[in-house]
Amino acid sequence: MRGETLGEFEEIVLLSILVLGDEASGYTIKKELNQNAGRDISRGALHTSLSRLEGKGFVKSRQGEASESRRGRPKRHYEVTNQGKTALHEAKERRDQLWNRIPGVRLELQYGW
Amino acid sequence: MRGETLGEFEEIVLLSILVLGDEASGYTIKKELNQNAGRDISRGALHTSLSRLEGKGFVKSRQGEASESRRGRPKRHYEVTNQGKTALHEAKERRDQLWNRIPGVRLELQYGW
DNA sequence: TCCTTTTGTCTACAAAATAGAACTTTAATT
DNA sequence: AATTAAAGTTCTATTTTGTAGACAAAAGGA
Repeated sequence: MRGETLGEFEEIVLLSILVLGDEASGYTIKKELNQNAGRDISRGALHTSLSRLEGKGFVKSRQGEASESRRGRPKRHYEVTNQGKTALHEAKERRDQLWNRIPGVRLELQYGW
Repeated sequence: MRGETLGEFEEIVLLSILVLGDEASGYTIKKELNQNAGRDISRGALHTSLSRLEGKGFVKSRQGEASESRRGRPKRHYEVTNQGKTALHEAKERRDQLWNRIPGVRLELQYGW
């Protein structure tokens, strides 16, 4: 493949991280995907995707501070890089262009398909 | 995977077919992808994707009439099914929802990233 | 009938999506 | 100190998607 392109799942992971802002960690991303993107994937699956995104430079992560007075390993925080944001915009742009060029799209939407 | 989801490439193939309307055949789809979606794939790659889409019920095809008094194998015409259109809408809808929930998205777009 | 053009099919492999078990860390509890 | 809970990561393995390139087929023209 090209390795430049954002996969379908990678894209919604990126969007979810942006939605979450500072709150983005493995746990919250998974929850977000589940609740608002209708996607129930395993932790393993999510981390595989996250690693790939990090490898592509679309995401960066840092170890969160320990002890917010709760148990467990400190959260790792994820953030979308500018490169990632650009990739998102491009993907969106390309598709929106196509949508706009579909003949009679408004009409069809109006009456439902 | 789930087999319900549209792949990244599959999605723009579907959109391209809709843009082309009656004109959608292997050749024109490939040209469309190249010119308006910045994607230069081989014929084989395109047809693989088309077959999969057909298998999922998102596309149907029919053999074009022979003899438009031109050489070569007759074109095959492609069409997006209602199921395909629905899948496209859902994919778009999901992403648009996410975009709308990104905090400060308008501001950031305004100033560029 | 053989060549050329145009387009579709087959084979094969790479990348992305995904699950699930095993393992690590850290901190609160007992 | 030992146990347990809460995150989180890693590894192995499989299915789906993305992609190229060689090959086969159909039709008109030489």
